[in-house]
Amino acid sequence: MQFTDAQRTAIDTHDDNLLIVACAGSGKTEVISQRIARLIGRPGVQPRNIVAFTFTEKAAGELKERVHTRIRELHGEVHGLAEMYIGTMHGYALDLLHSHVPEAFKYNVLNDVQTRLIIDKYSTQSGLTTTNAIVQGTSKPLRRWVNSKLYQQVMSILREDDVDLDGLRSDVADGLDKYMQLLSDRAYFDYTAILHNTAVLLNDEGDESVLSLQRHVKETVRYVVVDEYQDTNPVQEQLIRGLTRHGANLCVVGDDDQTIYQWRGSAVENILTIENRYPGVRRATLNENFRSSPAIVDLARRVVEQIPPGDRLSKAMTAAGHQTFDRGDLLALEFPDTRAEADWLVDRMERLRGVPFQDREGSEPRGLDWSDFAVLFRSVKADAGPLVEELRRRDIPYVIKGLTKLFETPEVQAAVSCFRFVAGEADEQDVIDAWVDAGVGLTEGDVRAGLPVLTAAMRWDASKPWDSTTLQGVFLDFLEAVELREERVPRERGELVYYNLGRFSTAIGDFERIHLTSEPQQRFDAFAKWVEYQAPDYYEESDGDNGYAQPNAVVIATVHQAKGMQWPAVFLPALRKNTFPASGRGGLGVFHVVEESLVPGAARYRGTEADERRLFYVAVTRAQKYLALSFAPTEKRTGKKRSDFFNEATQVHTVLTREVRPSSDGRLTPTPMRGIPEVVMSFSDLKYLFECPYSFKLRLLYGFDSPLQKELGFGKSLHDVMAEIHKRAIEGDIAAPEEAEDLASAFHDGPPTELAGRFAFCVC
DNA sequence: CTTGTGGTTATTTTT
DNA sequence: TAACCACAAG
Repeated sequence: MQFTDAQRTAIDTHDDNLLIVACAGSGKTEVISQRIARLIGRPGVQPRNIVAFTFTEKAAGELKERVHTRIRELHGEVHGLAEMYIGTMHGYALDLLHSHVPEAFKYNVLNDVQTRLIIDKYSTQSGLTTTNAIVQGTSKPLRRWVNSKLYQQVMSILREDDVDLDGLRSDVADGLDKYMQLLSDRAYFDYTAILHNTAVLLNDEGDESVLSLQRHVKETVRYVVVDEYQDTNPVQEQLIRGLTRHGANLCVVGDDDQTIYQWRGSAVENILTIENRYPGVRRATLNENFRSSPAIVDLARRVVEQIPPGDRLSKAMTAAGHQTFDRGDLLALEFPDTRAEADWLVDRMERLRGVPFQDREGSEPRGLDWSDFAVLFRSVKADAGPLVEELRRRDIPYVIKGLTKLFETPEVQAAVSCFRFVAGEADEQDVIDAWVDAGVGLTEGDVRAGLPVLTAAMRWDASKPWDSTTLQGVFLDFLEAVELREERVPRERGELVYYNLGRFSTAIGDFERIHLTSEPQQRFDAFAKWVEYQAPDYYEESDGDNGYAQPNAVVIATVHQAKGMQWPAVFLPALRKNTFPASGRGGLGVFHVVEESLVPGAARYRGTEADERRLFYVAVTRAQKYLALSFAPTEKRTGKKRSDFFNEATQVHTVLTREVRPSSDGRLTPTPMRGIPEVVMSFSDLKYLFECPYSFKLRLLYGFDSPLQKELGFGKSLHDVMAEIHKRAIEGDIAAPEEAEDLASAFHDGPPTELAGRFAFCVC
């Protein structure tokens, strides 16, 4: 493989700290992989000495795959490869806590939804209702259910950002204390706590567990690699600092121009100032873009060069790939209305279909097909409507995420009706109608067969333990009793219906994990309310690309979702003022709770003009050859004007304002590019797959959750017993078999289960 | 060019 | 419910 000088420098710099500035399409993943593979070849370097971070599990899977391939090419089989960490910071931090802080073993991790449920369930203890928002000088307390999302954001910012905590109003400071206390009392980590606790332990002086953790880091971590460094926020930076403070080498990779998650707290400053904060940082700038044609590279450069130079790292992206520019590739068009715009988009796709395209230098040209076209929106929810309608009308395949709402689908409505029935808010006929109308292949007779399951749930046996009747169990028993089958669902909707019901099952699980401690009657009532008022906001989209299928279909996505991807032809419609760049939003915000002056660089949470520009830059650089920008006014008063970005583009001479139709000579048969889908599976995923392929499908592809008794009743006791034994073992106190019974009962409400006792005995 | 008023609209998403 | 846009008036 041929490398540019900059790539070589990046790959071969091992002893100095390193900043790799990687322009769009510059072969970043390859460079990181090559560098890691070479580190492995250095004398004395073991796989476990290397820690590499990515932001998503998906990115981690891709990087891991590539790194392993390169290592095999360079060194053949290498021992202990599994000990090299390539994954998210959250995953790494959680591992550290689990292996060095005995207490942490019994902690459960809350997802976003569960965190909000906790905040609402314990609205006073969490500090939600004792915290005030200051609106136009008057102070009012935050409200249960209404403001929990806002409160959660505040709690995250306070722990993830460099907030001046001493300057906080007393109600906010108390809120933070209460919230952290609540989490530790109930043995929960929210996502922030995982990072925050780890960062604190890595950087502080302290007790035995701190020392053990720091010793481990000092002895094993020698090379730290951080991908997408421009998207790190202050705690993540603290964590990186903690891992490298004992002399480990740091390599960060990123592109300040592609910072698009600032509303999550990512701070461009991290990458802009890294050379001042770490010693002897060498810089390698990968300017060569191998992805796009010269005209696209030039347009992208113009877009991003409008950002003041002080806010950017200097770089000059150049086109180095094999894509050529032909007049008419770049367009900026106006339409009288959004329907005409959608109509043209689809016309253009039909015209481009079959046009010869070369994926790589020297490869055989193929005809473009549907999956080579991507339409990127600032907001799919707001603007993709007309296009979807048009594609559907012409029967063209497309994939889209985030358009239809999960709780508005008929099958989920039907599922909801079951729980409204149990809570006494609906009658038998409502349930029957809901399921029959949902069109999932059930007759009135089928649904009637399921009703006994629901009536049994209403008359729950008070002598039984509270966790013997679960929402999840009722739901799955009901589906069983009505004999719903994927293949019985008409019009090939089976997969989608199951996917949606699976998402609903996930929602039940989220709710029940938090509310299992409530009496069933109460739990059912609360669930019915939650499903009606809260849940629809939590679980927005329904039909999504679940990552396992790669159909030949037009991609409709937000610019955010498109990061890291590329297509031969990209369309950027709806370039209106107030849409892209987006205008700010009203309502109560975090800065009504936390005074803005306490948060350095607070503006980034709001989103600035420069942030929108970077987002537009990301959008433009997704295109390999064809790029069409378009504008059409909407009915709304704020949707009449053109976006500044659109206007700027029309000034560029390579961008035509009238379409040049692609020549119809030399067309090829449309052939989609064949890709190998990246499937990232954990060990437990594989276990399910081997045990029962269909249960694997239900669980992993559709998200069906298992009833909870095992996990939270008996299973949890076992888990806690093990945690205790593990903790004692670390302290040098090996538990004796006689203690088994005591251990088992100590962690189980009520009498010790025979099995738990026997299990504890075995372990001891 | 600044200020006042009324009408309108509320992104993006990962762990 | 709060804030911002567009337009009109000063």
